[in-house]
Amino acid sequence: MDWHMAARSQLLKQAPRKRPRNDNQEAADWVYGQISDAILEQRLAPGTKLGEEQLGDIFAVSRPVVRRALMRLAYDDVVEIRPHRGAFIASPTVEQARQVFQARRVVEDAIVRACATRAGSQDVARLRQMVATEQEAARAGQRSRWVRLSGEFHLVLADLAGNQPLLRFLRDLVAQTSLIIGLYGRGTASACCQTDHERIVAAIAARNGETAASIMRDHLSECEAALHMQDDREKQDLKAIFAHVRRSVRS
Amino acid sequence: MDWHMAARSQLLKQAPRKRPRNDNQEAADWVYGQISDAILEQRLAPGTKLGEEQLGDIFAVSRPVVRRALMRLAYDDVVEIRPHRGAFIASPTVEQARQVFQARRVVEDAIVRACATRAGSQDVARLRQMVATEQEAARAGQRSRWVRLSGEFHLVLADLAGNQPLLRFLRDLVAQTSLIIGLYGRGTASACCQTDHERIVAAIAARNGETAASIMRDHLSECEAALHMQDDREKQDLKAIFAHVRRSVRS
DNA sequence: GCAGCAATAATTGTCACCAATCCAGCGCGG
DNA sequence: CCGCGCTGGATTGGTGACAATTATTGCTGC
Repeated sequence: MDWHMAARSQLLKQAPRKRPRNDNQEAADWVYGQISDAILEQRLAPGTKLGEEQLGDIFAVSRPVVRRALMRLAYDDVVEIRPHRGAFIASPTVEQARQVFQARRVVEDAIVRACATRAGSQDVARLRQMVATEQEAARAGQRSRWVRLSGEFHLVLADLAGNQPLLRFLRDLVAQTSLIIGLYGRGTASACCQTDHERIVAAIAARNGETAASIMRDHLSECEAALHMQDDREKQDLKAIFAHVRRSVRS
Repeated sequence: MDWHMAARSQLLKQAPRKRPRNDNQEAADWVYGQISDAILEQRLAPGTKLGEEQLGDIFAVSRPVVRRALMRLAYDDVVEIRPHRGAFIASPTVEQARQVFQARRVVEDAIVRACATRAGSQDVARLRQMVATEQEAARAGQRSRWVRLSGEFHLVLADLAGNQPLLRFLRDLVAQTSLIIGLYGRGTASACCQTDHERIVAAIAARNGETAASIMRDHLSECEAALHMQDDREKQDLKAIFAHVRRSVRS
């Protein structure tokens, strides 16, 4: 329960972790963080409806608070608000998924270069510890925890780069990546590229920004290639899923 | 009044340009766009207080609508909402300004490379027309219009790159750049680097992404170097302004 | 004459009610 | 028997008013 608080840096804890007592000003940020964490841990599948009253009952907050949190999430493109329809977890299309990975390659290339220049010895130690924790979770088969730690590793790198706009941007991209993996990542997608993070940390520790950037780009491309991208979702899905029971429909 | 509608692309017009008739769902976006445009044209100076009721009277909308617009602007880091204090136009510090330019170098480097690959002949023609309009505004001394067109040129490039997350990110960065220029750009800051945009378009037309990226990086660095960065603002301002009457303060 | 304090006033933040809109079930016509 | 229009229920969106908090200003005491 407290493993992430030690790993999380100062810049990363924008969402409060424990429920504020009486201040509803921060309650919206709290709900935002809770839903965001659920998305990052893939506990919320794309397409899930997020009813306002329902969430209000769950978190024991009023509806306007839920409303503000949903608006922020919609601005991050992780939930889609359709007018008079409600809020749903976003379902990125294949094209959007490719653009997200492209943007991540651009941003994280620069991030690891900056890390190779700026990272000190204790920063490298922290990165090594994160990688160890992540591999431990992967070995233990704790999928949701591994997914969360994997994304957090990239965010810690962005934090070390020391550029706040890039960090904020990458935070949105990581959240969308979680949705993309949940949509298109079947089976072995989680087992891929296990040692890449370790190699990136090694390159950063060696102050070799070029190598680190190269590994990072390949790492993201491999993660993208490991997905089963097929854009015939949305309404083809139901027909494909229930194709084998077509015989028993009526009569 | 209609020059920007022709130049603006499909992806760029997320904010409605004319007042919606009866749908308050879009009214918040309209107020958001109005304030955003005012910031881009530097009609709103950093530190200006944005009262909710005041804005509600100006735009003839209710206060929650203004509230939503201010929240979106705060999420873009162009306005700063202090609890129970109100909303103010953000005043980026020197460190934040440097990070914004650094992020722009990272993002726009990739954007012009993509433009050099993807841009067609009519895209190049559109870029040339934008540069011509911009230079015309610069010669005519229309500062606010030139500032707006200069930022819009970069956004059109991002639109041509065809990556929606990068476009959204650059939109925020451009808005913050307007604030930074308004804060630290004295005198000749607007006259600098006039032909850079033209050279970038030429490199894109020649399909030379490497050259275009190099010019873009230098262009942004020159714009950053042309600013007079001094972080003794905020409360030093008043003391500096009234420094010459210091003799009459006390005995 | 100046520092500290308290009361006021303005502004923000929040909540409860009301209207508008969209999905589901149902009756009717073809 | 199936498709279609209609109405009912539920959920969302908006507006209004109330409570909480803070900056300002005037006052009192030293």
